[in-house]
Amino acid sequence: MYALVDGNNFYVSCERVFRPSLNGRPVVVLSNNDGCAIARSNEAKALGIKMGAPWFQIRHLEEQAGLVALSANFTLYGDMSDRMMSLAAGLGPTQEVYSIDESFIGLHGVRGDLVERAWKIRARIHQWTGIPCGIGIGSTKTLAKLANHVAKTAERKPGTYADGMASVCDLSKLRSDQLRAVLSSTEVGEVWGVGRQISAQLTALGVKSVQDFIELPCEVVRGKWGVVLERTWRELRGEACIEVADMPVPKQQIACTRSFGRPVADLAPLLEAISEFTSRAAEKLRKQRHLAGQVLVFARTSPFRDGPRFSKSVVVPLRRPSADTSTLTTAALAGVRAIYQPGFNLAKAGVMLLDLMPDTQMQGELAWDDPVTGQRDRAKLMVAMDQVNDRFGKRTVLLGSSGITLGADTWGMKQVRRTPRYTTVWGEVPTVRA
DNA sequence: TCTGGGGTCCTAGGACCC
DNA sequence: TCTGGGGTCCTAGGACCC
Repeated sequence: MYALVDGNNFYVSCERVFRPSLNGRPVVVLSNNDGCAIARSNEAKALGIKMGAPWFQIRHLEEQAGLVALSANFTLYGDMSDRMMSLAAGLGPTQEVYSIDESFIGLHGVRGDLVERAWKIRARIHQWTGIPCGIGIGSTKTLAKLANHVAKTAERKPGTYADGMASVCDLSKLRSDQLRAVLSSTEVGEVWGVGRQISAQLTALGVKSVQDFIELPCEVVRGKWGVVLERTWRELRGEACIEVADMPVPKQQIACTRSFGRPVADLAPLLEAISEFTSRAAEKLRKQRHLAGQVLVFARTSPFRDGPRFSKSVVVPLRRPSADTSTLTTAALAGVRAIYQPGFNLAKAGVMLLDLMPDTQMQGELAWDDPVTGQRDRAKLMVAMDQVNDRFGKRTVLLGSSGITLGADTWGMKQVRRTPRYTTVWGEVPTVRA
């Protein structure tokens, strides 16, 4: 048996914890550069605002409907997420943190009434963090995910499903006719693993509901869409195919990419941006205790704008795997110089670290010009740099090539509506007035 | 006239997730 | 004027091996 615990409208809920005046109002949280809506309160959803809606297309709702838009405050959301996850972990013996606002809980061996237990955990998360969440329970991960969807829909649109499924929903508790009713009134596109393409293809075949889908013959699913969808199909029928990944799996690639606050045409700001992105990526790499074998750099113009198009990337292999910021940056900057062409308004660029391997597997090498002691000193330098930056804040120590202004007047991010980092920066901790 | 069988590795592209 | 960022897995096809 599995559970999925999922924060409701997570980013918006995080903001509301510290600004209760936002309760009951339509609120959206915007992506980087205040580009588009990436989280919406129920009231914002009710206004018809779609996930990913560009801000300039919905900003008239600010005046017309009292919509509040906030810049993304990922520092806050990450910290709130940690708190929520550690409480959700109390639901069962294993936990897989699946995304910033969701975790799967393995319930094997848990005794007593699961639904009651889930309600308690939900209440505790709400009381201790202020985040409302939905909990879905099912005999497979896919069914738990579906149960979670039912729990949230039942809460938001009463009357969609039979009573008693709002907020906490255990599909395994239903009689077969009740389950059939739920699956028949849920669109197949809501299923975890069925995206836009497959959902359109299924609908074209007359397969609209989850119930329709699980009634398809296995060979048809396998033949037309492959093993991935077959797994989903089996899971929906109660056959567990996907386990809870209790241990976090190391990443196979690490990326840091950004859209620019304004178009970038010159090489200098581009170099600065890439240097900064590489530093960020290298920090993640060291946190994972891995080395990278290759660095990929890309830059491109906006796909939404007219004018000359540009999109290029290059993979720069390293002479030996490294997690050293300056080694990785040197490679990345060489890559940028190789692909850069003047005359384009670049909208976005990024760095990806590829060919990752544990730093314990580093192969020794004869290197007359680069003695092993030098390597060790560099590693110590990186440890020291990470410790200083952890303690005193990002970019306390940085590479000169990243620049000291964060590209404020060139490539830097636009974020005019960001709330304070209430829980992680002393100077921004909220003050309580009597 | 006739042209094997079985592998591996890599890459690009497409689908999905939040 | 203005459209996010970070990942995963699978498949097909080509190069190459014996």
